[in-house]
Amino acid sequence: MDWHHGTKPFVPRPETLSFFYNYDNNNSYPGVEVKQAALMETGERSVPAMDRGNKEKKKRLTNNQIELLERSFQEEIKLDPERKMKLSRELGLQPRQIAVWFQNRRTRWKAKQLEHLYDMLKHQYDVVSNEKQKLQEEVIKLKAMLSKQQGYWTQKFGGYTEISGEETVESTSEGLRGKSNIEHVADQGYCSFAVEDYNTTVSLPHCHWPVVPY
DNA sequence: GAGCTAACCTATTCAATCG
DNA sequence: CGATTGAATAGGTTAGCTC
Repeated sequence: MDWHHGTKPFVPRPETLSFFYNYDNNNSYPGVEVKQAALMETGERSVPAMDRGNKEKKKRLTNNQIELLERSFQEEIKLDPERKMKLSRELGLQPRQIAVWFQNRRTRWKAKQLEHLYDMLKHQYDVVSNEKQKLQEEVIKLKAMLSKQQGYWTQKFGGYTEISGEETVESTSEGLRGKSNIEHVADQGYCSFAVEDYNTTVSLPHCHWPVVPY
């Protein structure tokens, strides 16, 4: 999935930002309530501190921290470096923790959006499905009426009738045009949707219904 | 165009918390 | 105590920059 589509293009800062991704073992953020899962450089590769001898415990963020992060997330779903540093200072968390929180939050947000989208589409499907069911029942009724009428004309004029089935249906149920179109559309139409922007709430899927000639 | 880098993603792990 | 939640990690992708 292309999450960059429709969003502002990513513009990296000219200076290195690698420090965002490396925890400070010297604890340059005093008062930090969450233990840092420091990446400790070994001979081969970075190994998370928690996987090593000095069992760092994961700690949850405080309510205040989450509240501020949440407010910031509501303002803007993506995190620019300046905001990351500002939040880092305000909350006493490592910039990396801010980035991780935003990443996880976006994941949760996306899951929720998909859930809502599923509910909406299911609802729409149910509506169209019911409509189709009603129309099918009406078609059966009309067909019964038609054969009854045809029987009458056959009896009266001896086997020939000018009234075609189509004409009878058309003239018998004026309001049906629209409805039968719905049935038609239900078979041939399609909907498309796109999560265009992180900051836009997902609207109803945009439906491209085929134009049905009258 | 290749290589580097930073930011982002999904999938996963695992400690903390809940029922 | 098993299920759920969420902080953190791993590894992959994308896009801008430099040479």
